[in-house]
Amino acid sequence: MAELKSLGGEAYLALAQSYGQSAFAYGAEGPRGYAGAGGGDFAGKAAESSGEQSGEEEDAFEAAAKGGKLKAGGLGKKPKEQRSLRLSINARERRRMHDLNDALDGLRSVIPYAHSPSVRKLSKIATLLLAKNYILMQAQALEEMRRLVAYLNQGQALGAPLAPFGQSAVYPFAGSAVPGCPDKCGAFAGASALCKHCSDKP
DNA sequence: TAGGCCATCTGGTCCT
DNA sequence: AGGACCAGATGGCCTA
Repeated sequence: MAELKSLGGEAYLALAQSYGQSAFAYGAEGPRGYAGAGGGDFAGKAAESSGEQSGEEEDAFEAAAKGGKLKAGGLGKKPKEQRSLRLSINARERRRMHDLNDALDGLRSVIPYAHSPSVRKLSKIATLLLAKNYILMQAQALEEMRRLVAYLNQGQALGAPLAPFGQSAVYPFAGSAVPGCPDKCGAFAGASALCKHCSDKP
């Protein structure tokens, strides 16, 4: 896992290959659930316990109550109310985690690595680290391209530039960080809309 | 069998 | 008060 933390395109490529045969072999990820180890099982379990209260969940509640994890009479509620409150909190948390996993699946689907049933699905941490490296690699490639285009435009010396390449309107990477934003969100296109600091500003 | 990864439950904290 | 977020604990499944 340590290798995932390294930066740069080469590192990314090596990594992507270690997770699949080809770094850029896109493929259709199966529907929901896990292609590899233990996958179907988790998905099945989730489906089983999501929504309504499962027997399993009730047992867990009983056990917790017995084990003293649930303070008897906490918040001054009747056990029955307390119980339904706990169950609704559990359901919310489950839903939240499912949403998080959906988002991770979405991220996996756009990371170039071999998506195939025969290849084990990226773990959560691997997905995040790989995505980070991929973004850095793309930014680097873009910067290189920009330099190349600028060079080519210079070569045209007396003629009018052919394209507005290299200008900030086209290249939002050109140090356009939003002033005062601790996240430096402006470094990436469209990030400020998602940036907590910037979107919070009136 | 140990280690990795995961889902779920739970209590605490913060925010609205 | 209720919801969102977080981290710790627990237990199951899979792989080396």
